[in-house]
Amino acid sequence: MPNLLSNLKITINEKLYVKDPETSELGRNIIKNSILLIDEIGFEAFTFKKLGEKIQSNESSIYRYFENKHKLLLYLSAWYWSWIEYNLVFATHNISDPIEKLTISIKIITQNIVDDISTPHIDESVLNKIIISDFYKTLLTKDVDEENKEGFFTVYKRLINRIIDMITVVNPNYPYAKSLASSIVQGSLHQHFLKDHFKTITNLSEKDCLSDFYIHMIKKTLL
Amino acid sequence: MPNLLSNLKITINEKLYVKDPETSELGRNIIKNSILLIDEIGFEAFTFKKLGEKIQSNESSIYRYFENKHKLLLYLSAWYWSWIEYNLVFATHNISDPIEKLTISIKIITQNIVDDISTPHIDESVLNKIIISDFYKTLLTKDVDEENKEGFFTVYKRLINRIIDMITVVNPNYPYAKSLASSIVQGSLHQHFLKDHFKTITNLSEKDCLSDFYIHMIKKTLL
DNA sequence: TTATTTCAATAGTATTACTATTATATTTGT
DNA sequence: ACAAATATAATAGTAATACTATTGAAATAA
Repeated sequence: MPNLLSNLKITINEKLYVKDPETSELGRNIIKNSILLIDEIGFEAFTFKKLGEKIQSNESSIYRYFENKHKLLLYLSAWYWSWIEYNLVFATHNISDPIEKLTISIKIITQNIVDDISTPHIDESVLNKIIISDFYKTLLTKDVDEENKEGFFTVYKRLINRIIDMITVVNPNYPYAKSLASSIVQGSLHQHFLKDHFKTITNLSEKDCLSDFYIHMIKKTLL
Repeated sequence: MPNLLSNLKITINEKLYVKDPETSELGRNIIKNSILLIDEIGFEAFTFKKLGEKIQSNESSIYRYFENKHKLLLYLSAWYWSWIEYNLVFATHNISDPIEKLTISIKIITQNIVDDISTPHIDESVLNKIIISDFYKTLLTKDVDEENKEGFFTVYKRLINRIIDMITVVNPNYPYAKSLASSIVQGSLHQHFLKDHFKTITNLSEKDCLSDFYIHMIKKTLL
C-alpha cells in the first residue's frame, strides 16, 4: 500500500464543518475519538457531550468544529469514500485490461479494511465498521435531496461513476451499468452487515468470498 | 390479484405491540394514519404527539398500542414483508418450471406497489414508500441482534430463504445463493431509493427496468 | 349494584440536541 | 512591549422530544 497520504491531505466539502478539524490538535482529536466512540456505543447513543468527556474537552468546543452529529457523520463518510477512491485509482492505474481493472476495483471495494498507518488520527478499520453500520443513515433522511445538491455525496457518486465507466468499457452493450455499479458498492456494505448480524442469509459468513461473489457476477453478466 | 386478505388476517409477532391494533377502531386508525404521517413528514420528525393530533386522539392512547415509534416501524415492516410473502407464495403456487418461479418472484419483489383494496386501513403503495425510506433503519440499530432473537425479522428472513431455495433449484452448484437472494431483496429497495434521489447512478430512472435487471442477472449467473 | 378491568387523558420527567453568553488564550499591529 | 483584535473554549442555559406516572371515565363481570 502506498504511503502518499502522509503528505497528501484528503479534501472534504467545506460545508461539512464549521472549522476544519485537520487544522488543530483538538480537531484531529475529535475525528479520532468520534470514530472510536461511535463504534463503541453506536451512532444513536453517541452525543457531543459523551465525546467531550472522552477527549477531556467540552461539548460546545466540539460544536465549534461541527454543526451537529449528522454533519460529523457526513464528514467521516466523505473522508472514507475519498480514501477508497484514492486506493481504487492508485490500484487500477496503468492496468490496461478492462476486466482486470474492474476486478481489482471490486477487490478494493469489497475487501476487509485494515488500518492505514499513514493517517495516524484515523483508524480505517474502525471507520469501515461505522460506514457499514451508519453510512446508509446519511442517505435515509428528509434532507437528502438538499444535501445532495450541496455536494455532500459527490465523492460517493464519483466512485460509483468510475465503476460504471469500467463496466461500460468491458461491455458497452450491457444496459444496466449504473444499477450494477451502485448495487456492488451498496451491496458490499450490506453483505458485511449481514455477516455480522444475519449470518443465515449471506454466504460471507461461511468464507471470505465477497469479491468472488461480485467478480463471478460481473464476468457472467458482462462477458 | 386475489382477494383473500379480506378474510385472512396477517399475523404479527406479539412482542411488537402492547395491544393488537387490529382489534379496535382506534388501533386500525393508528396504523392507517401512522403510515400516512410517516410518509408525509418522515420517520425522524414523526412523533406520537403529532399522530395523536392527526387522529383526534391523545399521545398516550397510542402508547397503549405501541411501546415506542421504533416498535411501530417494526410492526409496519413485519406487516409489509408478510404481505409481500403472501403475494409471492400465491403467485408462484403451482408453477413447476424453476426459472419461471424465480422470475415471477423477482417481479413480485421489484414491482411498483399499488394499493390492495382488501386491506382498507392500509395503503400498500404508501407503505412501500416507507419501507424504501425507513426499513433499513430498523436493521441499523445497536439492538438488532436482540431484536433478531426476538423474531422481529423472521418474515423478512423467511422471504429471502424462499428465494434462496428457488435459486438452489435452478442451479444447485451456484455457490452464492444466499448472498444473491439477500442482494436482490435489499438491492431492490435501494434502486427504488436511487430512482427517487440519485437518478444518475441507477438505470431505473430512465425506464422501469428493475425486474429486467435482476432477471437478466439471475439468468446469466445461474444458467 | 358493586367490583374489576379496560381504556384514555392530563400532566409530568429525563434526555438530547443545540445555543447564547462569558471567560481565557493567542495573535497582531504599532 | 503592550493594547487591540481575534480565536478558542467553558459555562450555563433553552427547546424539543421520547417516554412515564397518575388519575379519571367507560365497559364488563360478579
